[in-house]
Amino acid sequence: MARKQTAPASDRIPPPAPPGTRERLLAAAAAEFAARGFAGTRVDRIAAAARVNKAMIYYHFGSKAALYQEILGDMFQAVNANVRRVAAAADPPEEKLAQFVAAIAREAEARPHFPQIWFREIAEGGVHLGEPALGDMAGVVLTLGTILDQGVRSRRFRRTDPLLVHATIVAPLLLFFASAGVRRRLDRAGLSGAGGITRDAVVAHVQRITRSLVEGRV
Amino acid sequence: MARKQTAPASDRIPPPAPPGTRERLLAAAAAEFAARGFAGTRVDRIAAAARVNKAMIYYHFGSKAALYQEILGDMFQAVNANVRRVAAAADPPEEKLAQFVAAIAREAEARPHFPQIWFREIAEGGVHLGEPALGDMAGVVLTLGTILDQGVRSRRFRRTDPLLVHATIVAPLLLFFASAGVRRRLDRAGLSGAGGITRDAVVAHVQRITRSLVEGRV
DNA sequence: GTCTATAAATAGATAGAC
DNA sequence: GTCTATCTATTTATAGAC
Repeated sequence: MARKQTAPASDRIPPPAPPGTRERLLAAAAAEFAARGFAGTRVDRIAAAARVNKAMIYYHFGSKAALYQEILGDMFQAVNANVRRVAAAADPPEEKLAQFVAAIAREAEARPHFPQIWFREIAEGGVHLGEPALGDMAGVVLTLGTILDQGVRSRRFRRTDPLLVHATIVAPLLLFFASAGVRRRLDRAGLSGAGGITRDAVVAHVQRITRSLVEGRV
Repeated sequence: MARKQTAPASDRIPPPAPPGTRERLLAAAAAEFAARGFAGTRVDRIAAAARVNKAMIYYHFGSKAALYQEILGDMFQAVNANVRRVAAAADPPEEKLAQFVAAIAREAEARPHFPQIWFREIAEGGVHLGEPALGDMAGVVLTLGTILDQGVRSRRFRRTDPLLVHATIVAPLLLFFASAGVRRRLDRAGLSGAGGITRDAVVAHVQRITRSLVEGRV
């Protein structure tokens, strides 16, 4: 949990690009946790994938659980920070909404293991989510709420439930990014074309349904 | 994998309602697999929850993996069969589409652990999914495709990608049903009202966006 | 900071009596 | 069909040398 100091307290300059054992472990661990889940992940596999000695995990993070927490926290914090930036911009609400969708997609791609981990945490009831991560998750919905409010106040949007809009945006996007593996297998199982959907088509699709959802009387 | 015979071959009458060790195991296992995933599930916990001796799992199913397969297969087969029934009805396509949404929701409630397990399998890349389960998953999309086709042919729907429509329907629904635990925790983390959404509101919402998606020019 | 060797706990699975 | 006792492999984690 506690972040180890790599430089003496007297040195304010960030560590001069070390081999990055810690970073390599974080990246390898995210991939393993995403593909196999917390329980299914083996510490030895993380170490092997990072080409780092297993003991380093305990040196840097203390435990498998603490390592997982670190990854979870970073991910949800990044998403929250990104959508916050979108909402803070000086754009009309329609544009912010489209940017909100794009931000989720961008974050899912920047951290390719986020969608899977997110799905798993949902299934698990969020038992690994700490107070900060939970706050970040709530923050994303809250931020979407402010965008919707802006639209309602300026009489461009009808009043909608932020949680429903959130689900309409986030669930299909995450499903798309998390399901690359399954879609590839479905392609071979008789659903030709399942592997052929593009990221842009999905983002555009979600942007369209979102817009019609908040604008139309539907 | 192989289903055990509980009556001699000469007897065609189904077993006279035994205590149901097998059924108890299936129910307890579904709950455990949903909450903890395949790797996180402990065989001992399944046995304890079912109030059955652990050795019975191996007697009835052979292995933890085979037990999981059985549950997976049943779930996807049931969903597939249900949406097939919807598509085969003599309703107009608009009605079939609404019924398709309702069928997914109904199945998610009838087997309360289906949504979580489904999310986990997505995250896992479908590595536990056998040929039949994969076929059932593909079948659901294919069936949705026939409904959409019917609408297009009768000039009531515009042409849409079945996989996109499928994601728009299934992802928010499963998210809702799978996230009860997380929403309860979000409620306390500052997102008041997260726990208060009703099943009916979500189903109605998905039905509305689906309809506007296939009808409108959007 | 990094490594090897190993402790300590726990898991899935089976043997064999009843 | 059901149970107890146990085997074997695996897993997280640590001790201690370098």
